[in-house]
Amino acid sequence: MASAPRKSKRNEIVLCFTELVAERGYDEVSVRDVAEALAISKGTVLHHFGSKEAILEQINNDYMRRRLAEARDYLPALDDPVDELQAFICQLMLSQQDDRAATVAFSREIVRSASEPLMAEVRQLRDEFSAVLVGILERGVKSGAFADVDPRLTSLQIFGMTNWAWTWFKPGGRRSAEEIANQFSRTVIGGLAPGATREGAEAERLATMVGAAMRAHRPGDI
Amino acid sequence: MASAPRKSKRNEIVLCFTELVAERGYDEVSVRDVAEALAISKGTVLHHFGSKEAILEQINNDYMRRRLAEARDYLPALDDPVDELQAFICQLMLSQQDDRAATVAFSREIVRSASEPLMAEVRQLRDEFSAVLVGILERGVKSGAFADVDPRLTSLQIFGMTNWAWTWFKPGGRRSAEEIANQFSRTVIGGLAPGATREGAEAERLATMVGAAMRAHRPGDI
DNA sequence: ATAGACTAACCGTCCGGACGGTCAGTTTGG
DNA sequence: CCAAACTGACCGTCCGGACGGTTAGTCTAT
Repeated sequence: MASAPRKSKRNEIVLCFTELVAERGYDEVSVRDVAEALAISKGTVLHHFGSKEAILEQINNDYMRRRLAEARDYLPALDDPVDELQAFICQLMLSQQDDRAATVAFSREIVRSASEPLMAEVRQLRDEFSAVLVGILERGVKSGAFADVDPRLTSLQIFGMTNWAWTWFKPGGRRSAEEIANQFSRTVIGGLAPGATREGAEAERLATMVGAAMRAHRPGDI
Repeated sequence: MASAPRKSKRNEIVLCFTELVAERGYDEVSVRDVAEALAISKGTVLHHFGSKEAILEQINNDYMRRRLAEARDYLPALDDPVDELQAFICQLMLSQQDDRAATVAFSREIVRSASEPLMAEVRQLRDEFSAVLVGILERGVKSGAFADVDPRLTSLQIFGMTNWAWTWFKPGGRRSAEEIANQFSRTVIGGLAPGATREGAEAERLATMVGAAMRAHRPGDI
């Protein structure tokens, strides 16, 4: 046959591995599985990448590069931090829908990219992408569009609510990614609006109550 | 010696396995690792639990039972949905700090409890706990304390921002869990306050821009 | 009181199987 | 003709689990 390989074999391997990792997780996918799914030999897969981990590295690098490229496409056309934030949240949710496999694979194996020495480039890209959101928040705080919150902590809050979506979001379900993004944006943007904060004393009282409840049910007590 | 075994061996196994799974993940921890850490034999571990998966099930069940017991402790003393919500967010963050190992183990292996047939009880407990938050939000919406949002979707937003914290929160770091909970609460409660929503047309314009940027960087294009 | 019966905890060994990775050799395309 | 692509057999390792045997403690019948 040898008919036109529309994509390079290397790329086919990445795409296939991405889907399998998204389904089952890195540890539950063997190099053999990838080879069988593509009807090639295990040796071929290891020929293109030196190791199993190198394929995951490629997945993560590709994923972060796409997100960064997208952000650099749409952000320059915006100037209002509020618009920028809404677009950013929209991007995060759309990737859950339109780049599903890579998003799930990246999210569920995020701890591997956070520690493995081989994954230094991914960490660098993650830092850059994270800095985009922090930058939006910083400018919003400075301009007075947002309340005086900690931009770094708020960015973790926003990444959290969207990244966690890999555990429950189903593309093609009742709600589209765009609808979810709009609901999330509404809450976040409303919450960042300058305005009254609740009293600290009330927060402390509640925290004390919750802390007491937790001390009553320690792990290990059975 | 044979001096008083303060905790049953079964419980020791659960606690040890919890810590190892929190550190490395379920697949990267072997029954042998647990046995060696406790200086007992592998056979003993398998004698107490029938299988490796059964230990994870115990971890997950214990974890969810603690969270439910806590919520049922502190909630009856509150009546304002805003207070309840703040306390709930505080509980979620405090568990990241004070029940760290179990929280991390539970979060990082959540997909396993979501699908495995053996984990039906965990799913049941999860649904109950989730219903607690949805209930708070529903009552808040009904009473007018919160804007007319979808309680289910909002609960996923809140669980997301706190559950994701397992990937970045470090107990003993610059910020305590309570401080983080307060910041998160401020944003969420402010965002749920009844008030003006942004125009839908603006949201649609932004989504279109982001969508275009995403289409320009498809996965597989390299 | 105590011999014998019974039980639960525990140990050490073994096994089939799957894993990631290596390599010598073959095929193929330019 | 040669480099790159590819193959399939193979290695050493480790895993979850099964199993038979040992010990220590408790119960029971006389």
